[in-house]
Amino acid sequence: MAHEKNISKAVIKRLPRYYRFLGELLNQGVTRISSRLLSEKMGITASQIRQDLNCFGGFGQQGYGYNVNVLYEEIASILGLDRQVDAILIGAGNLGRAVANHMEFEQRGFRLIGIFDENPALIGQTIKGVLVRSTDKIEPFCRVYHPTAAILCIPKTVTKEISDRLIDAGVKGFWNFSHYDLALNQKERGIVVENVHMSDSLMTLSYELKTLLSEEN
Amino acid sequence: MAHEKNISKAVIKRLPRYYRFLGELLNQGVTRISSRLLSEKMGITASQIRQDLNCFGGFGQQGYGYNVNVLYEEIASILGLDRQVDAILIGAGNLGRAVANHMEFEQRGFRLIGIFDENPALIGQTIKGVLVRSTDKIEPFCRVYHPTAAILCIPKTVTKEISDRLIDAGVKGFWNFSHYDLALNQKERGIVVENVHMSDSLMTLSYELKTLLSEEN
DNA sequence: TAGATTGTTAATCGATTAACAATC
DNA sequence: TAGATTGTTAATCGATTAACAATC
Repeated sequence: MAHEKNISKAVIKRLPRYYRFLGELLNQGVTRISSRLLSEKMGITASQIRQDLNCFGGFGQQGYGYNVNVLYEEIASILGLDRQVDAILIGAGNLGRAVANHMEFEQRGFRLIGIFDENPALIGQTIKGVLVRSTDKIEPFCRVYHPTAAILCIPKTVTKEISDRLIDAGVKGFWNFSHYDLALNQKERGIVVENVHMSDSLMTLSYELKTLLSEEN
Repeated sequence: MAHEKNISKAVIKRLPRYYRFLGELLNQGVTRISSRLLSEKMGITASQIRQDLNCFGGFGQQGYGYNVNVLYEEIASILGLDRQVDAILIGAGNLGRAVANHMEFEQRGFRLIGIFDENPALIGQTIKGVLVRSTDKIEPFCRVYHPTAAILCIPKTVTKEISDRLIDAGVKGFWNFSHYDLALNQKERGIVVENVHMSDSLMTLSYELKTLLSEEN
């Protein structure tokens, strides 16, 4: 809403973090906050916060600061958390089950409407109130329910094949936990992908520990 | 090794990704690669690849390209994947079990030596060959085995308390999956933290889908 | 040697920080 | 009004890209 200048990629990447911190403040009953105070909490400069928040409309007030609730709602709206998009989960192994149970989809702009797996032992079970179906049933399911997004918790060997099938079935967005890098050039096909590489983060920790431990000598 | 100029933060953040792509090439039996070819595979410019790889020593050869295996080993060494650091997992719920089973710690610079949970139903069980102990046993365990890193798959309400106990017990690095932002200022205490906010990535996908779908009109 | 491809410098671009006038 | 704090411009910093000489 409001004026919406150009929101840079760097700002977009920070929005979820702002959203989390503002939510935390709301929980604590804080109704207004200055850029300086928020900067202390988040560990970024007040200058950057003002620059960032000003990208999408003048929600601050000189001499007062920002209204936490207004800002929170505005960021939710920019991120699209104020609507829900239908999503299906492919792969109900350890990781898939953890994601299904752990993630608050409804508060993140999604609704989990189907789960699919190859393992006969899982098919017919229910996870978070959602029936686990055979992967054979992906296409007929999509013809009826038209999910917009898919969460991939499957081995990298089958990611290419499954994602191609899903794209054919009309899926537009992927949250990909498999180790296969779903190609970025999907963008040209009108597909968006968020690859989650948990092991990248573990390797970064390894690097940081290495650096830390060698500094200590 | 070699000359090691200053490796910038931006480069460090890309190293795990380089490492994954080079590993993939090795699997395919590729022994040499040019910056141009790698740039096509990874979706970044050849210029950036040369700039990046040159930060840590002249591993390329004019007219030839890069030796995939040499580069792979070099990045592993920079990230510290060529040694193993002892780690414990706190929280053996859905997410903890998924992380324990799913993650190849040994190939990422870590060795999982202990798992802790509060749930009596889990204590005494074994996950990936590692015994689940009561969280009461964290301190005595640490006195004997001195783990360097801890993986936190626990509710955000207990993260502060547990992490303080672990720091007192000598833990230096955290891989934190709880929704609590382990403070960055830990760095001053000689502690490193990698926070994994899976929901941030889901919110980013929500934003990208919103943008994509609104463009289509 | 000729062709390929790096290493490296210089130019560009974008993001962060500093500063302060505007204004609540 | 005086004090606080934003909005916004200008300055700085760092990262990316382009270009080409060096060299395998």
